[in-house]
Amino acid sequence: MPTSDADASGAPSVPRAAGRGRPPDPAKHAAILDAARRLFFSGSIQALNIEAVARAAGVSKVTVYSHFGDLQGLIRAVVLLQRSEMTAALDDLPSGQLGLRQALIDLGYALMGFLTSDDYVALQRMLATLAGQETWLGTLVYRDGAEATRDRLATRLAEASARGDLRAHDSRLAAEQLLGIWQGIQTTGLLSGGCPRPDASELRRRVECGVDVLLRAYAPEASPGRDLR
Amino acid sequence: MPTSDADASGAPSVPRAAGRGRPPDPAKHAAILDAARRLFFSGSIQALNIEAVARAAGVSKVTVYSHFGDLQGLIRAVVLLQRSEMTAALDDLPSGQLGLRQALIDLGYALMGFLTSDDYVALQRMLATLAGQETWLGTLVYRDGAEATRDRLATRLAEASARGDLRAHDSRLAAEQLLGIWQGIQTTGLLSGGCPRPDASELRRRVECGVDVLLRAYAPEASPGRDLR
DNA sequence: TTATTACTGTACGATAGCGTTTAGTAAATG
DNA sequence: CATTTACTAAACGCTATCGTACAGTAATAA
Repeated sequence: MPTSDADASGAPSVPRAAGRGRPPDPAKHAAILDAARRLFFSGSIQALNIEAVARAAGVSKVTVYSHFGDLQGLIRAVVLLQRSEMTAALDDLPSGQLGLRQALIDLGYALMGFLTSDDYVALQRMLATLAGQETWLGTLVYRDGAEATRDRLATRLAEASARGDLRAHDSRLAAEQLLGIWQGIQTTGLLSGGCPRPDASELRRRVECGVDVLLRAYAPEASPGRDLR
Repeated sequence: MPTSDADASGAPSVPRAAGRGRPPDPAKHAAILDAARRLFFSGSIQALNIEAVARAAGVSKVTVYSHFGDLQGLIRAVVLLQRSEMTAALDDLPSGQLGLRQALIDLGYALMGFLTSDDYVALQRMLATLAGQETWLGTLVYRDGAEATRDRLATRLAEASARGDLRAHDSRLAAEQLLGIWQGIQTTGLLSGGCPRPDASELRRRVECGVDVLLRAYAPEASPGRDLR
């Protein structure tokens, strides 16, 4: 389902011989990336070493080097792959227009499901580990992850404001506040391993109550919205 | 200024000879911890190796081992030290009672200053890196970091509700929502190195607007609070 | 077929870091 | 004083991992 991203597949990483000899096997490339990702997920970045990756991918060590050049290159590729799937997931977020409240709830529920997924947590951990060297990776993921999501949400809030369903002067701020309300201290806890994954009912409560708070705070008139139980 | 914590100074780590021979030098112990922390801060956990620590602390390698037994032990000690300073900082949060709004703003400002500090970010990165092995460290920090802060904030919100200044049925939820509002996607960005430190005015805006959102959402009557600009 | 490139398997050199040992010095107690 | 413990400096063995080299096999284009 990820709209295959040129960056992630690694256009410059692939040997790219154009015409002459034996063509490089894209299956190997994918197998290496998958193995690398799995290895990283089950353990820290420590587990992500070339030999283990080659073994897990059923591929020679030399092939790994010829595809990704370097351990850094492999790590980069893994992060970029995760990023591409991440943005794909964010693009697939629901956008039904059956009432502002329900639309926000649907979106929040899908988003929180994603933010609390093992994949996302793993990516964040990876970035936290890599921050310091490879800064640009963090910037990249942040830009078209968190910021893009905020801005997309802001757009919807602005539309709602234009329709009169809401009175949010600064829609970007409001969007970020909603994102924060949904997350609370949950993502922090997940990242540090301090708390377990929330179950579906917990997520739903978080999302619905969050939407209600925002709607009430930015209600256009003397709050016509339902009472906050 | 941190109320020196027995856990962090490492009661079981120190050789503790009681009476007989040459007493262990607490200055060395502190120097090692400080060096380890500095090393970790300027770089990843990769930079935190015994030899570098010993060199930076002006101490023999063997001394490091005799104090902390192990690299794991040293890392643990660094995390626990950070944690003790962290909780100390959280304990020192303002608690003035000059009106709910101002009290919350003061608290939020202090808290956000802390959450966006290099120290806190470094600790979070460390935990994210360590999550997987050493789970209990993350749990520990999360418990008396984020959770404790949320619960303390919840208590104040509950008091305000009892006074009639607020109508928050679930004060813990409300507290977590406020924490989330304040943070937004800021801490995520800092952790992954995706965005720069916010300046004071940005922080203030974040905090004040956040408080206003919460107060308006949980206003007791037809919002007597000032308008949300 | 031949040239060219991809891939395998194994082996190698180099480095880095851990944790230990040894021999000796420093500081405290009895 | 003797004893005991803390500390230093240097060296050592060990393991893990990186990245490369080599010799051979597989696949494809000219």
